[in-house]
Parts: sequence; structure tokens; C-alpha cells
Amino acid sequence: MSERTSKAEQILDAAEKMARIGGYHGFSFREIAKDVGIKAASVHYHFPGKQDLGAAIAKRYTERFLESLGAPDDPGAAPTELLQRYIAAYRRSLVEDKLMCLCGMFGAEITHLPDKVARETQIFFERNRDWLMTVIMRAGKKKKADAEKAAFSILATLEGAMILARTLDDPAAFDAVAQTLALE
Amino acid sequence: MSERTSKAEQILDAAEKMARIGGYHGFSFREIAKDVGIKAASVHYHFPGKQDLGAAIAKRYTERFLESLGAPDDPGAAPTELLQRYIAAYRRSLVEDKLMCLCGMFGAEITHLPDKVARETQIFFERNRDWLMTVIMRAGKKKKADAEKAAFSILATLEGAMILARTLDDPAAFDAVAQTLALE
DNA sequence: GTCTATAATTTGATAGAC
DNA sequence: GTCTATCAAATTATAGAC
Repeated sequence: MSERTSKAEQILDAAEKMARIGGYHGFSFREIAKDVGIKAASVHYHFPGKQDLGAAIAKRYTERFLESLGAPDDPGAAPTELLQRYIAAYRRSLVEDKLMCLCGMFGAEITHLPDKVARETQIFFERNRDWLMTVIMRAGKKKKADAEKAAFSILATLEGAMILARTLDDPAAFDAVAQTLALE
Repeated sequence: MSERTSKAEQILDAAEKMARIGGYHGFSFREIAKDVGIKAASVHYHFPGKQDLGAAIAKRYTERFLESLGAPDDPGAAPTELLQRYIAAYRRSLVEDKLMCLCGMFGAEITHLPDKVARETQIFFERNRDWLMTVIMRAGKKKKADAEKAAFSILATLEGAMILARTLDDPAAFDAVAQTLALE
């Protein structure tokens, strides 16, 4: 009878939560171990170094995030609906999780991150850009270059809106910003 | 013959630069001391605790930033020009300094900051909101509530654009996002 | 103002027993 | 897989001499 979540997953859960509060320096092997109910040395068995753990949470975060969005070319979902879903994903992170976007956090400190972690963070932004571009090009008459600009704009605006709303402790500020996004 | 910049200012300079790379945990008394050519204990003479130093760099950053923008109600500057100047201030930070916005960085880790530092970070966002609202209301027929939304949108978008451009190591991504800002 | 010395804590990491 | 034991390094901070 194994538990529903493996120890490695529990470690990832704890590390992700801490990193989404305090960034790359916001999680430590000791704190994670305490959270999961093992010793710090045992965490190293699952993830040899901090870089590995950092890269792993960024990778899992990216995969889960995109998975939650669904396919950008799903014929059953209208482009406008997909963009609303995209905004809702950020809003959920802010309002329900009450946590910063992991890769927005890592992105802010990108030049201070170990290579492995920085690369996974880049991938989050690249894959988000691609997802948005696909949706935007489906929606409209935009050329590829313009679709990329629009994708960058939505991505940047939502990451910034999270920071703004969290700093002012005012979720309404997020909604105010999201409303200004042109979605056609 | 005293030097042009006091020791306290040199300390602030070093701390700000480090914080704009690695966040609140990105600067330490030892590293700062090494940078300005004194010992770590001497830094405590100028700034008793890390909180004090953190709050001081956020406060100075805010004052300098707003000073560089000029008065939002300056009759000699058109609102559109002021907004272009606002965008240019972020761009300078990204391209010339090659550093993140200090308060964007602190904002991302806001729930992990000591109270004093968090409060100064909030003030940055509030004063930026107010500056932008003044300019926006001068420019157009917007009601106050709509002006606040527009202000939040510009602020959030530029902070997010910095993160995006730094993560992708592509300043053009910043410009692409800035272009999408509606400035009338 | 700056120093030496030192304290107390935390960190990432490894060796080796079980 | 998890543990104990241990390490070297870094951290914030203070006391007291100069």
C-alpha cells in the first residue's frame, strides 16, 4: 500500500511552495525535510544537489501549467475562451494558491540562478509564448511576428499583474490589469 | 577633502546592485563590505540590521526613480511624452544597467520580506500608480477609476516585460511588449 | 568609523551504518 | 531509502578595542 504521492513528489511540493514565496533561496533541504517528515540527508538521495531540485520544480511547474491550459489548437475551444482560460490560470495561482508564479519568481532572479534552473525557467516562457502564439494566430489575421508580440504582451502583463496584486495585497488590481488585455 | 560619495551611499550602491540580481537574499554584509573596502561589522555601523539596509535601498530607489521621471503635471511636457519617458526609464534599467527593477524583484518575494522592506516596496508601487494616474487623467477623458486601471496596467506590463526580456535574454522582447501599450 | 574577535544559526553536501 | 554524524562555508549580529 504505497501512499498516493511518492516522497519525491512530496519533496517537489514542499520545494515549489517555498520557492514561490521566497525564490531560489527560499527553500532549503532542511526545511523541506522537516515538511516531508524525513531528514535533510535523505532529500539528497532523491535530488543530488539544489540545482537538480530547482530544475525539477521548474520543469514540473511548466508541464503542469501547460497541461492545465489544454491544447492551443483544440477545435472544441474558441481562441477567446482559451485566452480567458489562460488568464484564469494566473488568477487561480494568485487567489487560490496565494503564491507567485514559480517561473515569474525565477525569472526575476534569472541572472542569479544555476544554469540548469535558468534553462528550465526559459523553457517556461518559451512554451507559454508558443501556446499563446498558436491561439492568437487561430483567432485573427495576425502575422507571425505580430502574434509573437501579442503573446509576449499577455505573458508579461500577467506576470507583472501578479507581482502588483501581491505587493499591494489587492487581488482586484490583478483583475483591473487583466481587463485591459485586448483579447481579439 | 571628502569623497564625492559617502560610505553609506557606497554601501547602498553595492546592496542595490546585488539585490537587483539576487533579491533580498542576494546581498550580504560581507559581500557589500568587500565591495566598498571595509569590514562587515562596519556596515552595521551605517545600517544596524539587514532590514534597515533593505528598506533604505528600496526607499532611495523609489525616490530616484520618480525624480528621474519629473513631475507628472509639468505643463512643459505632454502626457504622451511623459508616458514615453516612463517606458524609457524601465528600458534604461534593462539595457544600460542590465539589472532588474529593484521593487519588481522585491515585489515578487513580497511575502518573504521583513515588514519594513515590504512597506517600502508597496510605496514604490503606490507612488508609481499615482504618477501614472495623474498623467493619464491629464491626457484623456478617463474617469479616476479607469485611470487607475490604466496605470496598473502600464506598471504591471513593464515589470513583467523586464522579467520576460531578462529571462529570454532578449531586449527586443521588452520593446515588443512596450509597443503594445496603448498610450492615449 | 573602523577594526578584531566571536557567537549563534543556517546552509549545501558527503560518508557510511542500517 | 533513511538515518546519524559531520563538515566547511556563509549568514546576521554584537561587544569592545582603537
